[in-house]
Amino acid sequence: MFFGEFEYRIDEKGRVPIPPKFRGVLKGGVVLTPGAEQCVNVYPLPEWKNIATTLTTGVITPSKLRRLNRAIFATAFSIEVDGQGRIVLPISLREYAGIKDAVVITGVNNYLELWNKEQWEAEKAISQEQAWQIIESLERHRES
Amino acid sequence: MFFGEFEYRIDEKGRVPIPPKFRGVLKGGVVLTPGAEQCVNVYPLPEWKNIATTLTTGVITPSKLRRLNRAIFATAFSIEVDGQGRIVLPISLREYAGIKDAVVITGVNNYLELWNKEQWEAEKAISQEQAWQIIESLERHRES
DNA sequence: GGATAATAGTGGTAAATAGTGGTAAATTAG
DNA sequence: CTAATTTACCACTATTTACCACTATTATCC
Repeated sequence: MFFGEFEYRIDEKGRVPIPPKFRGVLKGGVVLTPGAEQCVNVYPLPEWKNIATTLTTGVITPSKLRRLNRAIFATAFSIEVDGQGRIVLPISLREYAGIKDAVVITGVNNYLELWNKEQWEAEKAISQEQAWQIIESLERHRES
Repeated sequence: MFFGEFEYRIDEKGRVPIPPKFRGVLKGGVVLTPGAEQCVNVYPLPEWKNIATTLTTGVITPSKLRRLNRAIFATAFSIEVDGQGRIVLPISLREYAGIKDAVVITGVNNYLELWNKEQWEAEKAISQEQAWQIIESLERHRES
């Protein structure tokens, strides 16, 4: 299980460190995909395979399945971890996520997310705002 | 298992590189067929045999089987991989897929697809849109 | 708490490989 | 038999990969 928030700098070769806690699990390589809200998702290989199969099973029409397969498989990168515990972030994903210098890595249960730091701060603010609203509504519910 | 997106240039002899990751699996040769949405499908030889047999078994009438066989086998090419890890793309398939300069190779689970770059960009947009809708519908399903 | 050891973050270098182009031999066709 | 096309092989350069190194921080142990 992944959780926590870590900040690193990407170097001019596109290398990003994996937080030491997770290096053991991810030693065998990771799968990178473009994620929601312009971040990059990092999965352990088995986890990604699970997701891919669960998504593609149950889709009925062949043309939809074909396109779903394209969207899922073609946008994924298989990446190895180097001796220092870093991965090379492909240029296309760097551009997708707008990652140039400061990178934030966040644990999200069964995968990691890579963020441009500024975008992460913005996203975090939104998330916390929404969380407050949810909590408030729950409290109001209890009061009544 | 094939995935990822790779960009190359086809040379004036019609040679297209296989992404290095896949060269090991495809060393023994590949089968090329015209694919859906004006792309070229690339199968490892064993996978192709599987597909061919599953397609041709189960069809009832002999005339339909005959036509199916023609459609499948007449348009297929068995191609070797050269010492540099390239395949020669037959002219008919080049024309079918509109491949002239920039080629995109995509991994789609158990086979590869070759695309004219511009067409791939268009197709990718469509695929991702559809994928997004499917994933959303699945999530809504799970919530209820 | 302080000293020592381990590890993390970061940067750099050299070897290997990838992408690309070309040449010569072989095969096919006319 | 000759010419054209194709196939197999060779070669170069840019990029990437794997490895090494240094400093600062964190952890450990006395």
